[in-house]
Amino acid sequence: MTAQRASVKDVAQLAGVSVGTVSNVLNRPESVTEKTRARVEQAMTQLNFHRNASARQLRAGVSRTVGAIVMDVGNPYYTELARGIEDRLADDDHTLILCSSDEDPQREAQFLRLLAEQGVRGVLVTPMASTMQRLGDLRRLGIPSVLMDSHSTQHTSVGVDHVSGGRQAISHLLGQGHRRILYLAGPPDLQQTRHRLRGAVEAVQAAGLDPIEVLQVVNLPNITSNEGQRGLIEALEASGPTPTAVFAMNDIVALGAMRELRVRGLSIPGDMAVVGYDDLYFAAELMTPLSSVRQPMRQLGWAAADLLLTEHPHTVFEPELIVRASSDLRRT
Amino acid sequence: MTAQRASVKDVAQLAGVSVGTVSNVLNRPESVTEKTRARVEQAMTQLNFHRNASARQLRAGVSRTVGAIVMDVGNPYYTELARGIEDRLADDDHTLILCSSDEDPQREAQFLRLLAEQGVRGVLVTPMASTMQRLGDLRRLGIPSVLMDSHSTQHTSVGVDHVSGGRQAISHLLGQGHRRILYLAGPPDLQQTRHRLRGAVEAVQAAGLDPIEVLQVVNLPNITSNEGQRGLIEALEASGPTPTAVFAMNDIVALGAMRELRVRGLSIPGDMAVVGYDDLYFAAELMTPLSSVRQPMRQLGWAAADLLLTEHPHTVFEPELIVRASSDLRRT
DNA sequence: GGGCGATCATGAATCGATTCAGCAGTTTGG
DNA sequence: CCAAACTGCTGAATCGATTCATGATCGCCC
Repeated sequence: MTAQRASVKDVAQLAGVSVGTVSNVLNRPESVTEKTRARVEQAMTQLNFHRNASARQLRAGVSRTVGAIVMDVGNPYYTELARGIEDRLADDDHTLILCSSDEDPQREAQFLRLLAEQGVRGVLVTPMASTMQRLGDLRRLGIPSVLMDSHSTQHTSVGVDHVSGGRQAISHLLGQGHRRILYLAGPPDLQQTRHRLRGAVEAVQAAGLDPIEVLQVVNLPNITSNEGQRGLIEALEASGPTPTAVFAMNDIVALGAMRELRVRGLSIPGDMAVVGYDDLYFAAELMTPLSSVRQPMRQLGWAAADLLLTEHPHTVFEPELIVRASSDLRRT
Repeated sequence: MTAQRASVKDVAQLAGVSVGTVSNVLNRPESVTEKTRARVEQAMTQLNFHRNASARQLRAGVSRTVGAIVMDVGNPYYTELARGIEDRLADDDHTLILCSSDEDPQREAQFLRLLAEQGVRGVLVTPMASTMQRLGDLRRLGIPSVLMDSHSTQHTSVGVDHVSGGRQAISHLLGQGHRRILYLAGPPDLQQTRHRLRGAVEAVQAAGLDPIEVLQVVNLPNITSNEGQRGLIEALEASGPTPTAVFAMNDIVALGAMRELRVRGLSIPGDMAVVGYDDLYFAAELMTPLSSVRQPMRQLGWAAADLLLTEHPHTVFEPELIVRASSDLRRT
């Protein structure tokens, strides 16, 4: 009951050896006699000994904890990412502090401060516009960071080729005969938003068409299902030619858009085709199965953590478009 | 560039005061002269000072970190829980270490060891059968724990009344005329599984029927969509009366079951009604909108964290059944 | 038996923030 | 004018694990 945490000193005393020996048993077991080691280990279990990570870190100067800041833990995309990270960290006996910035720079700054104080081994971030400078502060403290789902030549990063993703999605829709396509985008300062747009433009140009005429862009302040719904309403009620297809920033946004289409009694993909992004696990099970650009999320997280622990170079993954009924007339 | 982390000593030196004074500025600012404080604070920003959490913890004996172990971070149910926890912790300047046990006792033990070493302020767990003993070990180390989504008289806990949830779901299905209901359950050693079954039995008895005849239980080893599909196949291909309704352990399992129904060309709810659990955000948007028992997940997490930080008593929330087309003939 | 390595074990010093007894200097009260 | 009370600051001691120069012990060979 009363038993407070046992320290190496307690273990040493019980085993009748010095603290140095106990430490050796823990960190260099081969340098200790079989007999002494057994005695020490026995004492450790008897006292229910757990080494104190704080003291350990303080002395060692490095921690066995890694921080990750993602934009929204509520989004399965990011939790899959986290899973990948955690898998890799577990291999090296590290733990993960997972933080959700909620796309709020304030919160992000707060978390970065906390992680810096924790003296984490490194930080993995899905960056927002304002992130980069703060990472500079971290580096000055000797804390390395890796950008996830983003690409930068000045920073180690793992990413998916969003230009390719945008290109695949729009090529597909053009191939389905659509000539007016709504891009329900995220904030313009997100790299993903811009890269996918670039891919979209490329696809339109490759088809010999004019991007200005074909693409209509609505930037959503937040990447949520409600915003997706609102964005679609905005586009439908605007003057000018009505789009016949929607390319959504992600499946959640697509969910909101489809909700509105259903409210209005519009058929998918007859009246309006929809393509999402991320291919979340429920995409295939929706009222209309959703075409989506799949990203290797777990590998991405794994690679990010690996980068931190092993100092490898950049990594870029390739996304893959999964076509389903929401955008394919032949399947309806 | 070269700049390593600055310590209180560095700050003290630059500000021309003693380390004790720097510490006072940080922890008891009112006991320091305006002038000295200003000078110290200036030195701190100049050196980009961040206090070292390891040293702090080592001395203080308590940490500002809390661990949470959930059964599957891939499940939005648990991430919502995590969000609630994080919200509460942020109020008190604590951070969260989020771990996913994947329903693997081995992994859980591993995480508990790590958290113990971290000297976390406390641990929040969605417990499995084998968890309880290990929490005893923690308590002996002076680390409190709170059970989430579970109820125990011997342990602080926050939970949802799963008996009520099971009762509501089955009452609804009985009201729809179903007399043979398949319960796609989790492992029998999960409290949720058992409580919902108890609620189901109560509902059947309240209707004056025989639980043995009405309820058919299939225990799934894992609570995944694939297992849900497999469980439904198993039930359909078994001898005996075929069920006309499915009550699934959660929406993910329901997703798998509905997938199989669709494969077989069975209509929902005409041939087979489906009710899920958790009411995940996509439940309303599925091919057939899914009836589901909603739980106040974020509040649950908030309450769990609050319990840890403030030592309040138990808390039990009430779930609420949301009826949609998947189980309501009138809406089809 | 004395000398020489080799093998293990020792324990003081260290990491950085916090605490607290104690000191110098100032104010108050009789 | 001195004691007492108070203010603001000091700096050594502390938390627990790790490291490493040093010491102890043993075996081995000439």
